[in-house]
Amino acid sequence: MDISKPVSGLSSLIQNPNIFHPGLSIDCVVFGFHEKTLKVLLTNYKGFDFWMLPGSFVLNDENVNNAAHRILYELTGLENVFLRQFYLFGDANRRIDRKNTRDVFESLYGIKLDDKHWFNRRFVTMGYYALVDYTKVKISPLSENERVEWKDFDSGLPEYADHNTIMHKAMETIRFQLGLIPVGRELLPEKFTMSELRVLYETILGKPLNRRNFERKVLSYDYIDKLNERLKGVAYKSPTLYSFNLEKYKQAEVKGLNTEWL
Amino acid sequence: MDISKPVSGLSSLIQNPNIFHPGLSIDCVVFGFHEKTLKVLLTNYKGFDFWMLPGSFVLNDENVNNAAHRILYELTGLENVFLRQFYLFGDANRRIDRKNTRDVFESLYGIKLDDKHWFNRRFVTMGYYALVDYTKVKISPLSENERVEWKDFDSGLPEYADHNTIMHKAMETIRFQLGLIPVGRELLPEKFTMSELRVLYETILGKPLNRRNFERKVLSYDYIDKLNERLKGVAYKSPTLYSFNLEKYKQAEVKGLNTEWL
DNA sequence: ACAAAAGTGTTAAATCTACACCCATGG
DNA sequence: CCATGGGTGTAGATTTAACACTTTTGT
Repeated sequence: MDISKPVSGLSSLIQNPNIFHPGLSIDCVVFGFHEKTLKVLLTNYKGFDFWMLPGSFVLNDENVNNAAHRILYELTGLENVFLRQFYLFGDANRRIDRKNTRDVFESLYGIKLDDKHWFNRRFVTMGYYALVDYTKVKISPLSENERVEWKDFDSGLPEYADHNTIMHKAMETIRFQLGLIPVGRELLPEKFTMSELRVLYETILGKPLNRRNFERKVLSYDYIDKLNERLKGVAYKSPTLYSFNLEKYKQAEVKGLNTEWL
Repeated sequence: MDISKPVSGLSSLIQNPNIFHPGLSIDCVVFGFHEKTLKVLLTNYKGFDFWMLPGSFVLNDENVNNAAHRILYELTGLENVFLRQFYLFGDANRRIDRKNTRDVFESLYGIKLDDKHWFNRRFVTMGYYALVDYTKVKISPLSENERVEWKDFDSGLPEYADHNTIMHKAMETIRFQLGLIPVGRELLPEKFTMSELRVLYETILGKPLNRRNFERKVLSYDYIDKLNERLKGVAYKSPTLYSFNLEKYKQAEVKGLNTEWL
């Protein structure tokens, strides 16, 4: 990636808004999985108590998908992240959260935002969801005035504009596409146990799955390797570790994964 | 719908471009099914030989999804069409097809389009696909300078900008989601035969399906009613007609349709 | 009577479901 | 030696897949 420093922070926007696409923004729902819970990366402004989805505007000469990757990279240090468009939020009256943004501008930058400011124009926003390996993320805020944190998905959370709606729509999409995306490969570390994989699916589906049958089914797809290695330090029988076999996964993907409807 | 007359034609754009969103357009891939073939609605300008996907710009005070419905309505007279976003085409250099558009403008409107014209700015386009009942469509062009026709999906077709890519991506999406969307209900007329339904699936999947097993599976979902009626005038045993039962379909939808992965 | 496609039954194989039971580990 | 999950087998029910045979219709 050809990015040296963040261009998405507020300061950059204030200085030269005209380098950005005039009516399109991006919001990312970054999912992680840690200690049996789904996490989401959220940001907020120092001194304020509302949380937001990490997002940004799109540069005039920037491909929209690249913009999303750029944000992800600036935010987590990760490249080649599993990142998908899921919905364009295009309400006629959708825009930056007026009240919150005005407060932040005044407080942090000493700038008064009147209603005709570039910032207050209509923006449609492209929603992206990302699946990342929690253990590999190195959080770094997009600007000196922001914080970034992992938050539990189940806790209400973002109160900025329509970000809560966006986040839940992302979740809905993932649940919907569960048979078609490599959730496990993207959200778990290289090596993982069958239980971890199963709990991940249980969490996303919101229902318990039969341990025995889950294992059988998942292994039948034949793109997961059983390793000659076990997890140590647990207070019971140490479980076998598994890992995704990319080669085999690609083959299965071509054959249609779970698309085998008829 | 609160629309009286088309606002998407070129003339409207030329007169007052500033009522539109400055960098977002919409392109629709409208699918129909007729005589065992998948059809797509395409438009072209009188006197020119390239075809395009029907599309439009989004009004400043218009929800993006509504804009898509508006186009569909203006084009086909249909409301409440099954219409879904499928991809945002966001290349940095994506815009109106310069050459073709310039020619059309000069020839039909006597206007010279220089490179700095509003029209030549960067536009990202939201791709929508629609599934419509071929027999219900009443084609009406968006402007007096356009023609609209049903074209076979398999024939190369649109040669305007990236419209061919868009069309094929739409198809890919439908194939991908085949187990999750009511293709049959949307693309077939009220009453249809089992063969029609099967051929539809075969067409989309591009492979033959076992007649007996297809019927059994489809009926097992239990949202299709067998009617006391047969198709007449065929040169062989007249087939039973079926129709979708919306009530039952909704129930099945809630239960998860084909999402029953684990 | 024939061709063409509809309508239906059957059987073997594959998969799903729901348990049950033993195993290994740290405390 | 116990509690806690891991690992594996199995029997019965259900679903799939592949055929085959019969029926109906217009020509």
